[in-house]
Amino acid sequence: MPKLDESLLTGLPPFSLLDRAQIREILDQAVSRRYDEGTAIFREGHDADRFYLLLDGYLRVIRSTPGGEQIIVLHISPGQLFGIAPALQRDTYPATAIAAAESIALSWPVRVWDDFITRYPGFATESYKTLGQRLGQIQETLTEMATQAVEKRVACALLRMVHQSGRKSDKGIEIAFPVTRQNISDMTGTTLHTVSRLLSAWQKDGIVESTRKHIVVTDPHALVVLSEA
Amino acid sequence: MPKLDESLLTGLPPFSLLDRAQIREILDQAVSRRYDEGTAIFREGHDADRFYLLLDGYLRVIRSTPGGEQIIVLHISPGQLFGIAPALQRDTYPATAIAAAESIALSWPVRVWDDFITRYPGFATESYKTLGQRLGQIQETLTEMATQAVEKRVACALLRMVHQSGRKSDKGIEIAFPVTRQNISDMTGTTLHTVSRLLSAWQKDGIVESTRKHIVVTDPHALVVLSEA
DNA sequence: CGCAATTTTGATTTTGCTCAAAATGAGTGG
DNA sequence: CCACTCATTTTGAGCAAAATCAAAATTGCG
Repeated sequence: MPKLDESLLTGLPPFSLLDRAQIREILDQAVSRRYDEGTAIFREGHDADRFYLLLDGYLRVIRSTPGGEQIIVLHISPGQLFGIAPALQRDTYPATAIAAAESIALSWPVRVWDDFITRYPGFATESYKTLGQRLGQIQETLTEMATQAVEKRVACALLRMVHQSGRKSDKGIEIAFPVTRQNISDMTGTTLHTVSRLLSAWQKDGIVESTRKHIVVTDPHALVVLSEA
Repeated sequence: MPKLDESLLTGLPPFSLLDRAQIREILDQAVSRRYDEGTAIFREGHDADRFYLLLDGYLRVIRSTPGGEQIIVLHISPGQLFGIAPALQRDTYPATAIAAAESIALSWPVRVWDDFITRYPGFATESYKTLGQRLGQIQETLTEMATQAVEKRVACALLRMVHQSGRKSDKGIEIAFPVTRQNISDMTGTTLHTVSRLLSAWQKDGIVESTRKHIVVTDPHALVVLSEA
């Protein structure tokens, strides 16, 4: 394997306080791997033997029920740590991570976690900050799921994806990874049918434009209004 | 204020590895306070200036929506740390804590958190373990909310309370703190009407017995069956 | 081109909410 | 001790949102 370039980590929050030599040390212990769209990086309940950093692509973090249904708990964007079970003293992963688009991630064996925490200033702080943000996000989603009607939930889900991965296109803001109606229904606890109907209606109103697995929000403000109505 | 007795903390997970002198140190920095039923210990969005340990009673952790609705995210039992925003590098509390029954809690200023983490072996580990368990619980609730029908969600909510605080009585297992129909609907994202109807039906079937603010599960197994149906 | 995955749409059914009102119980103050 | 008030609980009726059932249409890919 070729040596990984130090610029990969420079400036990323968990490593921003470190010097070149420290980043070198960290990279030398890392394994880099590519994941095709749809591939699992790790699965719920499995042995948490590594922790990860997403370099490129997008992930879905999902949980499944005994009944075979699944829900998407959150998405991971480039630069974020994930699978950090060791930070919480867990020995199995609490959810499954799936590549939503072709992705590249670094990973380290959990046994170096404590080392990272003690040796590298800022690493612990940033990791726990990430965790705190994620806990907050999940609580937010839970509250939304418990109190809001389907239409608002779907609007919120779209807005979350836009905020996390939106990039300008000529028509509006497009979501940077493939998303199906089924995916959106897994994020919002509804059915693909209902999502399809909502998107069709919004398209007619000029709020979104979508082709298969690809969504552009043409009127974000209108969507915000819907999400708060 | 009288000195707090060392036996209060002895054996509790976050402090189980510590000797008498260390526990003394910790207690000498603590403030103990009683909270009447219904009182807020801290509120969502407020300055996270202290962290807490529940000595006695039960708490509800709630989040409110702009629309005035609220949901109960989880319950806290005696012996648990709570309000540990500093562990996640947050400077405001992400939720509100309300005494579900008369309660007593110790608290410390956040500035001693880092001290506790570095000076007292096992404290960090246990705190993060608590956090991990809580994250898992919330994910569980989210999944349930997104995929299960109201009847199952209410059955699960009852079972969770039974597991966390159940104590044997002559009739069955009783939930150790006051709970209203409204409370249960806030845990499950439904209405008090629906909860009332469910409890009435279950009472007729001999599964529960309830008076105002007080619930006894007389046939826990039947409830488990309902929660998995 | 044919296939499989995704999306759309219509019809029907069901769940659980809203609206409405009454019953019950617990605590308070006279 | 009793009357009164307020919170909690129960129950009924009607309705609406969204699920389910059922096809068909579309699209991208091999």
